[in-house]
Amino acid sequence: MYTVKEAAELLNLTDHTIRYYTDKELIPNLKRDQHNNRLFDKESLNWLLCVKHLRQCGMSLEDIKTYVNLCLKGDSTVKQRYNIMRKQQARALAQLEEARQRAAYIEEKANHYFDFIRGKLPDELDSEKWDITKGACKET
Amino acid sequence: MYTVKEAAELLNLTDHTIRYYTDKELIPNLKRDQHNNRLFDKESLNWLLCVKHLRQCGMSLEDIKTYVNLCLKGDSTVKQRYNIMRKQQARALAQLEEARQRAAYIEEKANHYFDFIRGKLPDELDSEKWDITKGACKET
DNA sequence: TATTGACTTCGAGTTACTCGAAGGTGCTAT
DNA sequence: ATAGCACCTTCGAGTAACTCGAAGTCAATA
Repeated sequence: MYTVKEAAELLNLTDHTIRYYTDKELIPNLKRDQHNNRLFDKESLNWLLCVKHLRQCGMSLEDIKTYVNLCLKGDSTVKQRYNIMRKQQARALAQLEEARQRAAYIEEKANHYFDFIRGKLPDELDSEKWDITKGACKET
Repeated sequence: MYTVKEAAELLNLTDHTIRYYTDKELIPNLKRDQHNNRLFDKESLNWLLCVKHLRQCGMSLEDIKTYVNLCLKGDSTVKQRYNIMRKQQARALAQLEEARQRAAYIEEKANHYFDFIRGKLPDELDSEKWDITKGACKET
């Protein structure tokens, strides 16, 4: 059993965010202790993880709630849930690709700055992709 | 030279968002035609791409503006820019890893639903990671 | 006993969009 | 030429998802 704070650390969310999620009833069967403090068991943590992943796919909390409710309705909704997940999978894969490009872009920039600091002149560097910062470095 | 809409398509942003960015002066040297319509040349597109990537790293627009201003200040700020980029690179790499995990998580869920629909019984499935939806499938 | 610290609820504030109204401009079709 | 259409513009209001802080409860420790 975990407190809000522990759950937050475990899942790398803020405690505010977790409370926000529970208040929106995104975590079914949330337990409380005798002082009304939220308690997260393994199942609750799994729900949190699920919400986190779906949220990061870009799903709205409203749509996530719909999904959670489908889950609670039982086996009759598996097909709907399947469709939702396949859609989110597509988004997740697109995001993965974007994340790759982003990391590559930023690495290149950082490396460029590094080279520049090490004394390479701008014209020794591959110019094409750099014309942003040509403008930038030269105070256009 | 591209219009707002074309730039939006090219970069997969909404035109609203692009106007928002330009209004916040995140795109230096933005050109206008004789009717005051925004025009994006290659450099503007590069700035947009840069803003987009940094934004997706989780940088606030305010911090991005600071970075852009550093760029405009010229070579004396390269070290600061380098530090910023290395920080963002770390975030980008963390995000990449998260994106991987997310994609894997969601794929597994989708596949599980698929198996279920194809007639596999719940108890034939690997149980451990699935206890969320055990609760879910069984209308707990 | 007093302080510390983690929890609670609640409500206001913030960021980054997101949307739509109201209006201008230019192109084409009747 | 004039009507319609598809763009663009600015501006201001609305929204989602946090994000923060105040005020209060409770239990354990010094």
